Amino acid sequence: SGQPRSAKAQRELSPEEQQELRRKINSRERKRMQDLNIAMDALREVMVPYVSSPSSASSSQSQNPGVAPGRRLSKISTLILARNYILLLGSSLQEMRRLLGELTMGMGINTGPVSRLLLTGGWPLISSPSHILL
DNA sequence: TAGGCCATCTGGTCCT
DNA sequence: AGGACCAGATGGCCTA
Repeated sequence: SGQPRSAKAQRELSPEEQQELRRKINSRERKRMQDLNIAMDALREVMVPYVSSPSSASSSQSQNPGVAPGRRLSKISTLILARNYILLLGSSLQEMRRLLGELTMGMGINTGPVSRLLLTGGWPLISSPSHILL
C-alpha cells in the first residue's frame, strides 16, 4: 500500500499503454512549464526598464548582482529583481504618504480622493509589502 | 573547460 | 481516477 495509486495503476498497463500514458504526462508537464515561462517573460517585460535604464546599467553590478547588462534576465534574477522592485515601490509609497500627511495636516489643505486613499492606506497590498513576501 | 542556465523526463505527492 | 504541482536527474548550449 506504500505505492502511489498512479504508479500501481501504471504497472497494470501494457507496455504500449504505459508509453502512451508517459507521452501524455510529459506533454502536460511541458505545457505547464511553457505557461510558467510565458508568465516569466511577462514579468521580465515589466522589469526590463527597471534593469536596463541608462542610470542603472552602469552601476548594475553593485545594485543588481548576477544581472549581466545587455543580456536576457535569468529566471532567478527576474524573481529577485521583482521582489526588490516591489519593496522599493512600497517604501516609496510610504514616503509619499508621510510627505502628504505633513502637507495636508500642517497646512490645512483639503484632501482629495487620491490623497485620502494614500493617507488611509487604501491599497493593502502596497501598504504592507511584507504580506507578499515569499 | 568549468560553471550557469535551461528544457525535458520522471516518479512521487497533493488536490479536485 | 486524473490532472496539477514539485523536485531530482540528465544532457545541451553558452560564456568567461
